[in-house]
Amino acid sequence: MATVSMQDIADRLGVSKGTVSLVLSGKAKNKRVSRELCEKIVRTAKDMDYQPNEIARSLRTGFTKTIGVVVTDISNEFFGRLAFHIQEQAKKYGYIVITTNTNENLNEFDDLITILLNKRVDGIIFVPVDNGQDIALKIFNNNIPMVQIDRYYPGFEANYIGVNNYKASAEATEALINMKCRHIAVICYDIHLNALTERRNGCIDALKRNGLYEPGLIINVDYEKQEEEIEQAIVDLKNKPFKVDAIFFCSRRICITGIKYMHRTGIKIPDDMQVLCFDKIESFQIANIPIHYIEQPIRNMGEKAVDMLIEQINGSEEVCQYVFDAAINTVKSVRD
Amino acid sequence: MATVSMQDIADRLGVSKGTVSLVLSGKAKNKRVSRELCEKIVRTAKDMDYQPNEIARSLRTGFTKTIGVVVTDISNEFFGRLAFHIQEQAKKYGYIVITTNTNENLNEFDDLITILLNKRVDGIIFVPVDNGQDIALKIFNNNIPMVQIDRYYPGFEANYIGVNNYKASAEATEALINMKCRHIAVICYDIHLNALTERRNGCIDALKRNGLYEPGLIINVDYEKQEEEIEQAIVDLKNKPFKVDAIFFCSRRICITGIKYMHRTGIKIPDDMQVLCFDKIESFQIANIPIHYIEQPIRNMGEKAVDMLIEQINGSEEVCQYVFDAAINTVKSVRD
DNA sequence: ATGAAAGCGCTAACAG
DNA sequence: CTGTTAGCGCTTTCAT
Repeated sequence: MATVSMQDIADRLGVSKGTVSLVLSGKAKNKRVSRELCEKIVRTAKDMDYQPNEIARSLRTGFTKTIGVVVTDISNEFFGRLAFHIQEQAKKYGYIVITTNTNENLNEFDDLITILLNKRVDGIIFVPVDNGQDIALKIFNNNIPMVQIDRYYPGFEANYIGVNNYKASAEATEALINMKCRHIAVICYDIHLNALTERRNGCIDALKRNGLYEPGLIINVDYEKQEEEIEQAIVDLKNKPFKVDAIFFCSRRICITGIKYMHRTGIKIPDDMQVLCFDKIESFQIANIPIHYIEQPIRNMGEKAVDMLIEQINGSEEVCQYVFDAAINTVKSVRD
Repeated sequence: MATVSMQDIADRLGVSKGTVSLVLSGKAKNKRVSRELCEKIVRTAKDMDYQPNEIARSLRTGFTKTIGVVVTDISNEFFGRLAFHIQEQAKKYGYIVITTNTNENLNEFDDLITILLNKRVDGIIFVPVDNGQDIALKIFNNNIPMVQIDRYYPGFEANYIGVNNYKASAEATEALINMKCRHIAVICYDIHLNALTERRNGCIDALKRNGLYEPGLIINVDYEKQEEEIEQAIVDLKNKPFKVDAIFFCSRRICITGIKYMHRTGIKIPDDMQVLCFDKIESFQIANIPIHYIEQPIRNMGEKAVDMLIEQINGSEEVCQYVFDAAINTVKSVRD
């Protein structure tokens, strides 16, 4: 079952492998190869079950038809859906995707980018990691097209796909205020990248505009120690001398953990506190409680990121920042 | 910013690229290259910011240090977690992962396997698609190591990692019966692969043993049309002339959709009907209802699949089928 | 219309 | 100890 090469089929037919290549890669339509030889080559290739060696082709052409995707954690529903749509869209263009996870870790980010670069991917779509600007610069220095997704490095001249975090957060906060919430808490990751800071600030500014801002209710947790820190935060909020009316969880994982501890500490949703989550969770559908959430157009984001990247791979030079609007929704409990 | 090759650094130092290769790939420790030349080469490589071209290396060595992973749908929490653990484990061995989705579609499965084979991946971990045995055979014919995960093709001599679906389903059903459930329904995909048939049969056999089997309560839905068919199933179950005590949802997606429609049709969980789900859902934690679920050791499965694959890549010939036990659990509502 | 040959960047014999 | 050389399988230019 030795793998058959173009040379093998050329030998069998007594022609040169150059001709075989021409025919098999579809470049013979310039009528430069006779119709019958064409057919004979194609038939023989099929007979011998020829499978092109993409590695050799890549070495020769300089293109791998592969894109690298670097997310935080593919098992996270948000990134899983994003990766799915990126993969499906890439498929349409004939590209394949190498997916990797940083776990928000700078060293992993560095390693992964180096590996992808050495594998000579044609482009990279990545979720920036805090303080990783120099690493992203390596991609730029290698002249590899890239698009930042979900977050961006300020002052870094590169493509970006994201949502209007600030606006969505501010509007959702206003909505809570309209529902008579007066003491609103925020739980967010201690990450200094726009996606998170904008969510935090959108909320804070809305609170300030309404004279409701209380610094003590803005809580930042460490990504690595989120479980314990969120638990602590929930307990603290419950024990405030005043009633906290709502909590804004800045990401889906924070929200799931947060709600879990709200249940454990006996906080009733929504009677004791309301919940606002940045990101829709598929199984909100099964939760029997009303939850307000901000929904990002994940599919559009993923597809657009690929479109943008492919354009650059095909030579486009223009850098663009594409910001989608997020939607504000509420899942109702069956009691309503 | 032209990319620098071994030749470039050889030229700069006036040595041959063969020596450079020897040093840079760490094979100079046989003391065959002088200590000082070694250091000079390493230093120069760093100075010139040399990055090895893995494509060229792959062409020459025949190894790509890449494994292909074919799942149903990466945005599905189960496969997302599985892919995550596969990727993290592969990372430990220095392998990178190309992830792709079949969406349970045979043609897509075929295309993806062909692409992975042409990309010369060193091994493939895949979730079998119904009727895709001939496609899996292609991998075998190319002498590429593989491991089937989650499901297997009967009679196909290949590695397999999965869980004891039959046993877990039977035991969970017995547990429902012990809770006085008398009319138990099953909603499952109409897929003829072990993972699904075993779940269905485990439940059916447990019911038979207890004289509770009713064929009319075993419902199979089409993957493509699951949304509508599950809705219909829930309505039908509600309208049975007797009270259905529990529903066994054979997969997480079916369960989420099912519970959604239970809410919509006003079925109270657990008072009207109990719910048993094959697979744990992260956000069961936020659902304020008691749900019984079967939890697969996803991390162990993913890691073991990689271990097994790497062993084969490294020359092992033995085929093995590794079956984990799944755990049976219950999330309680805060009311309990 | 087809063949011959160079070369992508690397590794691995084999020389010296 | 280090250099030379021959490919890996493919594309592509240049001859014929």
